[in-house]
Amino acid sequence: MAHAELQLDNQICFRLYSAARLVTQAYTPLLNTLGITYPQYLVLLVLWERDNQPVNDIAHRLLLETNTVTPLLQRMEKLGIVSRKKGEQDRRQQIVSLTPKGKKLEEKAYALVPAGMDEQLSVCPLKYEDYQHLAQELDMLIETLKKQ
Amino acid sequence: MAHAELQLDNQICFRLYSAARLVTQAYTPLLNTLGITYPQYLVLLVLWERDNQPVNDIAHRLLLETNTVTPLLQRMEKLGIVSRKKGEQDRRQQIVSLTPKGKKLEEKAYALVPAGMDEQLSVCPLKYEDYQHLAQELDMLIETLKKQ
DNA sequence: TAAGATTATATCGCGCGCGATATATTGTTA
DNA sequence: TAACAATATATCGCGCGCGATATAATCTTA
Repeated sequence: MAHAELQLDNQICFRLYSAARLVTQAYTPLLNTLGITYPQYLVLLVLWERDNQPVNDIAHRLLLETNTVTPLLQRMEKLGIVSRKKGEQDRRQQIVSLTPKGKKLEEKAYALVPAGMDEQLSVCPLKYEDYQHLAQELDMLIETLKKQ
Repeated sequence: MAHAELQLDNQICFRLYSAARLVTQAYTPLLNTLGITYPQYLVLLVLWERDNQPVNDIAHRLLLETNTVTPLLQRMEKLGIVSRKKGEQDRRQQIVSLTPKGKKLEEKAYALVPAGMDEQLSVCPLKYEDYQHLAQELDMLIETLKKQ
């Protein structure tokens, strides 16, 4: 028997890694009907809450580096769902805005995504309180490990 | 105010995505001293528990596709920590084995990784029971969403 | 046993994530 | 104000993940 600390079944990290991938996979067919990927969906969630944000604010909100977000936004610009223009007060910034197509996607997403996920998770034994509790625990982990 | 179902702060998926990335980032400096990546570490956890496994078994254990695992193993073979040879009873299989270097990494990992993670998580308010609970909830999500 | 189905692995293409580095703009300070 | 530091974004390289496809070996069944 090997070291218990090195057993896969004892690793919270492996559970997080697997659960995150499987949840992303569950979103994928729903987001495919919208023509976007999961990280692109996260960017849209940020922009639907507040339009016209610089790259830095979007990256900070998603706990991502700008060298991840910049190419992501470039692909979204090619898809016609966001536009980028230089900041007027600070010419270093790129202000990211929703196009009409990007705004329309919110209603489509609202109609499809939450219901589609609920359906896939309908057989999951976790109840509302369990998800609340899970969210709190994950928030503590995230707060502990995130930079600044 | 936008749809509550589409607010980033209400998404369990975003918490999972962020927590998984941040935990992987916490492992990275520790694994760098071993010369491996996080997914390579997961493969080693599987092989330290049982040596000489076909690609399929490793992929199944990690809930990954073989088209992810095969290139991962090829890189690990180049690093000299695993070797691959055709299965004798089934010539389609590739049996993956630890090299002496791969076996020695277990003791190094045992000495460095759990303690290094404990230290980084020492300021986290989650207690032993919380991690147990978190693990159970993640297992339910994983069981619900994984294939077969 | 020959033909088709199934299985195990590999290859290809693309979108992330992220470390390292570059460039342009702004802020600071002597 | 000139020089230097700090900041915002972009570019490059590489290792995943994964859908799609290819190839070889094994299994099944007529």
